[in-house]
Amino acid sequence: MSSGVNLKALAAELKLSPSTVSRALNDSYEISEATKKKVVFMAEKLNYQPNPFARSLRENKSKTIAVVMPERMSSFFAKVIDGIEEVTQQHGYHLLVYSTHEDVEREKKIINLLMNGRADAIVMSVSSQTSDISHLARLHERGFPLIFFDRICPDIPTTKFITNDYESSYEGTKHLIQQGCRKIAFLMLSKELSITKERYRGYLDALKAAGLSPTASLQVTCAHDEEKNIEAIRAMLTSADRPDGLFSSVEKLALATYHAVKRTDIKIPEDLKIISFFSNLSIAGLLTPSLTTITQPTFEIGEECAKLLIKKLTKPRQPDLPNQLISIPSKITIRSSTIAV
Amino acid sequence: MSSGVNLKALAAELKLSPSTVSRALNDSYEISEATKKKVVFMAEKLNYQPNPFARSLRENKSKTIAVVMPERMSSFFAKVIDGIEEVTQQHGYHLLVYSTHEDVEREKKIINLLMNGRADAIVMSVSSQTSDISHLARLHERGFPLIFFDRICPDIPTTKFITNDYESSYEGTKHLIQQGCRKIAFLMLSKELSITKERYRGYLDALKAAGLSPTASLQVTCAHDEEKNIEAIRAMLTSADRPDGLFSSVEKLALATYHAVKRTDIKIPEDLKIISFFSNLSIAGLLTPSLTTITQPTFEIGEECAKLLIKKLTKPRQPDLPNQLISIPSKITIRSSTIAV
DNA sequence: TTAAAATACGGAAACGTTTGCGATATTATT
DNA sequence: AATAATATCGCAAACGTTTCCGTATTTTAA
Repeated sequence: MSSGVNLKALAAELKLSPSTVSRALNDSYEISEATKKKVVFMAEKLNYQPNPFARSLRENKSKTIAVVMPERMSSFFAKVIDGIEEVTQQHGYHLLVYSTHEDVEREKKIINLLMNGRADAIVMSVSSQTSDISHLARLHERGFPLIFFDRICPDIPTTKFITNDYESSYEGTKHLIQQGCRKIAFLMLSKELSITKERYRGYLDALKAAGLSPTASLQVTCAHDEEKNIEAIRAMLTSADRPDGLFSSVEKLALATYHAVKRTDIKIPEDLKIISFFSNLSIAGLLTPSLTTITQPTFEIGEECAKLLIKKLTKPRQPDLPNQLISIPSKITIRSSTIAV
Repeated sequence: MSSGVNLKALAAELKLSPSTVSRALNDSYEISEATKKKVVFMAEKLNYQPNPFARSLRENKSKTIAVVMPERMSSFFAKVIDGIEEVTQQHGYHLLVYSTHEDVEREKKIINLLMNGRADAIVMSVSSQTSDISHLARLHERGFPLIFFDRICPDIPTTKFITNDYESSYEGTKHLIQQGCRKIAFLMLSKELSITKERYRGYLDALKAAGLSPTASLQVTCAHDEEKNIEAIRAMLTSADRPDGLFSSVEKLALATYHAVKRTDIKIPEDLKIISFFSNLSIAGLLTPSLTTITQPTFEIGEECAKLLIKKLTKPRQPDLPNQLISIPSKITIRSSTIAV
């Protein structure tokens, strides 16, 4: 397979030993410049490609990083991976990408599969079903490099990259209130999720600061089935004490809300003002009316995850990933969906 | 690293030889049922995880498939990968995912990296810049399993999965004509792309069948810069002989068109009717007005690619991937953007 | 001039599997 | 009862690297 020529064949062609050729290609100080030239030249000529598995086996590292995320059809996760790829690729790393489809059982299977060392590190965002984190804790306890982003596990002492969920939610909710909203709904995926908790807390504190109190029936927990979500939101929007504002903690639920609104006679922003965490800027401006968004620093989150991992993996005696929470701020972009009329 | 326990340690614990343990775990007929039980039990107990690189080195296969595509932020490619993952995961395969970012130089680098056998096969969709296909031809000539989908290379004799680009474009254009359009614009990414050629051909033939002829200034070739695309489209839409219909050959250009239209006083569908190849159904219904789409069988394309590859990779003496073009039909969904008024 | 040090390279082990082959013990065949 | 066949297992090689160690040659130091 591959190109057919291996180190031994290359060495034979050069009338050198495999060890010398290996050292020459790895630019060892033990090899003279003259032979280095010859070896590199011949390697080029014969198109020698080192076998990655032999190397991984010997060096006990794979030059591979695994990315585990809840879904692929999301501009947020797509952009984060773009960011990760941008820096890892420059260092010769490859990306194994897995989607859990918000299913904790799949997540566990994937994590268990990755325990055999196929990847040198994992950067992940947990599924919305994940409450038992024993599989992740076990991984971390074994010293496996693990980084979280966005949907983190607070109890696992490693590095996590998030956006300023609390502050952005506080500001976003405050913005709704300033635009005249008094009954503000809150849409979330799962109450277990770190982002839900933080964003909910920001929302609640902003309400409290304005002397408002939340209405239980306006707090909607959604699931994975889009149609069900739309119906649940529609029911809430048309209930007895319908909201005049809505805070969506994730992008997909903002889209579901627009779908729900289309099934009613509710007018945005006249009857209902909407703000949402949202990464797909192109779409945000195209919705009718255009959507006021809290834009996460997606690409940068990916880049920072990767930079830290690369540092950890490439320097020789690097300490474990520190237990820290790194926050990169989001930016609120006000569009038509929250303009007071 | 990993779990620490390897085959030798497991064998020692069982007072057996590594070869016996290996055979037991691989369910060899040479091992008695009794010892198989014992071995499997102990492997479970010690949480033995076989080293994937030792195995790959020995067996000369990696249980890994590489997916190479032009961009990640696309519902089309995201869904295709979901389809691929769905079937490959069931067979224990892992997915290396690469984005070329529509850059042929990056594509070449990735392909060259993949020639060392890190992946057992490649399933890919070429970048819009790709005209010189020597890197792909070389790969295929070496017997490396290679499958194309969507944006294919017709000259490389392997299996390609596409949708019925010509027929769908013909029907889509015909639909515009039936709705009263007489001057229909065509938006494309690059004339080199297989999908562009086929879809353009369908568009032209539909025009001809209706006795219409294309207008050169209405054929817009777009690039990677979204803002430039929007401006180019806006200029075309507001030019002297502005179109009354528009056929977009890819999703992102339909979105760019909606952006462009927002900068004019053009009304959809009154002044301009729009149809587009489009995979993000949720968004299609949310645009204003909702967009008439040609929906590709994304998930199925991914599944079919993977099924064929799995067959090729798992059966022992399998022939090369046949040189065939497999087409899975798209579906046209008529929405408001093409409704005659 | 001689010992010590530096330079440049080769031999062989090691990483953790799988598997061809041989060895032994058990069972079946004639 | 003697032989052949079968069942069950161990030894060792092999996959393609990297690297520890040894060695021969040259250079430097005293």
